[in-house]
Amino acid sequence: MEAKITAILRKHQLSITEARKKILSLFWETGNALAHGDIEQKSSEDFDRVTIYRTLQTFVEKGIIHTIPTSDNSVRYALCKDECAAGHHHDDHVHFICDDCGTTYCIDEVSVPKVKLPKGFRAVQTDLVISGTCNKCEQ
Amino acid sequence: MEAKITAILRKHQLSITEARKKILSLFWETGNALAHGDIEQKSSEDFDRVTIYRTLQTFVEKGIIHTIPTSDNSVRYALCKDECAAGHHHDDHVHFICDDCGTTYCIDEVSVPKVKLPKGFRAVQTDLVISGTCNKCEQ
DNA sequence: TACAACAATGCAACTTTGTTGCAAAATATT
DNA sequence: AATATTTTGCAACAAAGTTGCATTGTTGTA
Ligand SMILES: [Mn+2]
Ligand SMILES: [Mn+2]
Ligand SMILES: [Zn+2]
Ligand SMILES: [Zn+2]
Repeated sequence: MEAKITAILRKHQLSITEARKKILSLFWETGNALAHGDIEQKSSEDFDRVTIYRTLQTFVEKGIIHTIPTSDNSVRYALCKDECAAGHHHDDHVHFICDDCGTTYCIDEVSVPKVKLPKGFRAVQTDLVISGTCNKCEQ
Repeated sequence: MEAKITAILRKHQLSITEARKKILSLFWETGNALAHGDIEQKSSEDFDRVTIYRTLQTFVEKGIIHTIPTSDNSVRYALCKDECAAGHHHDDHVHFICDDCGTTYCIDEVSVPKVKLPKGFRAVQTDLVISGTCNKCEQ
């Protein structure tokens, strides 16, 4: 586990620090996406708020995590696939946000469909975000 | 114009006030989506910030405007189609955010494709947000 | 039109969220 | 181990969002 974490950091040419290891391991443990606030709750005793902001920003830039847009002013972050690198993300999967429990899932098995845009519009990134009830909250 | 605005408010059983008329007309004039900040800039001399927050919230609840998720912690709002009502939105079109000029478009002519989710996941709302270069910024 | 009932607004005070500069500490490099 | 580089914490700040309440504006009715 620890080895895996440090390997990822090293691969992206980041120095290995306590904050980065802890935040990265949080993503591995939960499996799902995390908002800044989630991370702050789970590590506020260990790190300053500012460090979390900077770490998330660094991880996004390096292609370790990707962002998930939301309609409630709280961007979520989730681990990228191996192929992602600095400046080149390849996370073309659907995201699901549960209205009940708030959990945000990367639905890796469903990829975002290509859509044809009107003349003159050039797409760089496409996000498909679905909200509703997740498989745990559906009884 | 003024007549159209008041008609919309009346239709949704909202009392007709200066703030609501002004904010609603801003959406009609620009045609594109607006963030809270945009509205504040264009009307801060007329209204208090709090009024803008409350007005946008009311408009969303009544089905006059809909939200557009973003990855930069600034939700955008745009006019709904006529069929939208309180609690029931029918805005199944694609949204486009220009990385150059920041303009957010409702691409009405392109509708969001249906996607099949894993067992147990029930979709209530689907948002397809594309970012890139818009037809005005593409030279 | 005038009045009463109701709803919306402004203001103040506050909380939460995000940003920046800089010195201290940690990490990497030699 | 010594030095160079990077990261972190802290403080101070700015921006964004929330809440309660008195005042003002709107609506329906007499
Ligand atoms: Mn994802
Ligand atoms: Mn729209
Ligand atoms: Zn759930
Ligand atoms: Zn543009």
